[in-house]
Amino acid sequence: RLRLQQAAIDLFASDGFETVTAAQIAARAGVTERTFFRHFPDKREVLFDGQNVLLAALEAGLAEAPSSAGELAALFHAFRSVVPLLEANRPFSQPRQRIIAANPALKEREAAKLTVLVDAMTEALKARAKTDLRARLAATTGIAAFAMVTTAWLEDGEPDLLSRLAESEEELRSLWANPRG
Amino acid sequence: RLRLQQAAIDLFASDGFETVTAAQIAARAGVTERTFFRHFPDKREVLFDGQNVLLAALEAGLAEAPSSAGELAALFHAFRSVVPLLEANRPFSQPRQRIIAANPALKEREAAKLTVLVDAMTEALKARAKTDLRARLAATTGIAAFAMVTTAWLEDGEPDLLSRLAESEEELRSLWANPRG
DNA sequence: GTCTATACTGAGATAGAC
DNA sequence: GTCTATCTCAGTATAGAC
Repeated sequence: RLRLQQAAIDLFASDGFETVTAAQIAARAGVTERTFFRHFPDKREVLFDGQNVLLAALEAGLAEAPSSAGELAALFHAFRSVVPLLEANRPFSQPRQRIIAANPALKEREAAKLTVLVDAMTEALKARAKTDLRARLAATTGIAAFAMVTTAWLEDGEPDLLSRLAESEEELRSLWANPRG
Repeated sequence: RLRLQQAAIDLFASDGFETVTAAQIAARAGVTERTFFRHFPDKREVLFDGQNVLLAALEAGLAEAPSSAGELAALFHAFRSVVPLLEANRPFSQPRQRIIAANPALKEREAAKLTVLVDAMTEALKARAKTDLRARLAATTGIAAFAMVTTAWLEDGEPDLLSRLAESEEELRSLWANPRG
């Protein structure tokens, strides 16, 4: 529930992830500890619910990319399609980012979520790619660039995510086309 | 300690990761539970000690790659240099692989360890690469290919890891050079 | 919603290496 | 004597079973 997520963000931001107990979060949200674990299978997951939404949005964005587009172009079409979602969540994502960066267990969960994204994009790209390896290669590099861009966008204050995405796509494409640099 | 690692592998393989307690592992190794946690900060880490050794070996292998080599060539030089290490650990790694594949928490830790590898290779490649983004791109794709190859090598029975690495390098290089496929 | 197992932490004590 | 490794004991919080 949203109240639980907001309560978790507030408490983690002020007191740190480890010291805050699930019971404290539940109390602040006006429910019992058991209810917390009914909504989220473990304490970390309360911070990563949005990643599941993002995954669904990326899959939808990828599906609507023109079939003529190559793997990278299709991926960046999907990335652009989720920009409004990311912008709407920015007030929520910025403190979340700081909390995650401060805790190894949370960084671990985030890495796992990224591999889930890569696996999903790999599956979706197999329809476009000639080989499965090629699909996975494109998904891996694309998601890596996407993660770098969105992380930087959350860290500094600049608002223009779309132009950053376009820059990274150009750079990535030129790198891919000119491996000797 | 080695006894703890071997005891953990044996117990996890027969009874599963979750059902086996840290106390059981410690008892089988002839020490107390508290000693287990002094050697390994958490129960999962007893299976991932080898990754730290691999990281050091990859860094050493990368450092001794000729300075004329490009990022990908240098990475694969490092990969080839750790083949003896991987082959020596294969009897240990194969049951380990099965245990990890069967447990989400362990897959999570493995994903985190892979990002540590990527970060380390990225840092080491910055000396060779023109831009930091390029270093990270090469490290991400190279480690992804390395992980795919070694995983497949552990799963089936075939012994020739070096030729598999060479194949993947060729395929990856051609993909990188021909982004339109 | 209640109860319980167990992962993990901290402090203090013992013993051996050097 | 100091340092390090180990054990004992007591405790908390997560997560799962009922």
